[in-house]
Amino acid sequence: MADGGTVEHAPPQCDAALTHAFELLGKRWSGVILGALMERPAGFAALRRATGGISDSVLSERLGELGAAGLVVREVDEGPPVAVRYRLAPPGEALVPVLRDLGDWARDHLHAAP
Amino acid sequence: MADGGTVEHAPPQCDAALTHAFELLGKRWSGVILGALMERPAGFAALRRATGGISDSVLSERLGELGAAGLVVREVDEGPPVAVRYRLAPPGEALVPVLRDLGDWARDHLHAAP
DNA sequence: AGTAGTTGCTTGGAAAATACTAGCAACTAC
DNA sequence: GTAGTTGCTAGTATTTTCCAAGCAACTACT
Repeated sequence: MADGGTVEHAPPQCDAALTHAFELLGKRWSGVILGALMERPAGFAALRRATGGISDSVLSERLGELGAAGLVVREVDEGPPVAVRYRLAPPGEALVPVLRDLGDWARDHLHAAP
Repeated sequence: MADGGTVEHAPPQCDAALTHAFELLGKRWSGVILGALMERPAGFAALRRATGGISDSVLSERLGELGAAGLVVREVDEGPPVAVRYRLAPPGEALVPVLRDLGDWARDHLHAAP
């Protein structure tokens, strides 16, 4: 090989961009929230139901982070009554094919624990 | 629409398979470990260096979970000295294109926080 | 021989993240 | 008026993760 077969490899590294992706998706519930919004926009309570186990404070925090990262937008209808909808922004939409592939992969390769 | 426009939609749900995927990848460091192993097999210490901030106990736990899920195999060379290598199993290999796409997506759509 | 470093982990306590639960304002429905 | 819902915030409890020490078995050096 190029290194003459004598040089120790540097340790492997996760690609910086992938690491960055997992800084977001590696947090509890982030991916599941995006997965729910992939289906259609939803309000806070609907997202709470969609996740099934998240606390309100963490849901609020995750939505804030996803918003700050540009993946999700928050749309407010002043009503009455006030109605808020969270929707995937274009960068979030761009992630949808990857999430679909991840779901397909999981269907084929992840099996329920015994 | 098919529902006559009068029926409330059920709340959106994340696909069950995708939820299952995030039960694994939504844990701190799991994705980054897989990303490092995508490059090449590695020992425990090399994975510790690859992640840059993980504790030994969590690394051990994550490798155990990834092994139990069938994504990673642990190969031991009794030596001396003992040498252990962690390597992607076929289901982990099958995830590589998805991880590559995720990295590509992050490169294009996730920008450093201000 | 003895010391130092590395690998591949385990362990217990501290810190951070998350869950739990109550609460609030503003609304609708009865 | 009462009860329920939405869309959150806030304080406390619990769980997860980090930190640091430790261990056995090895290699390398003095």
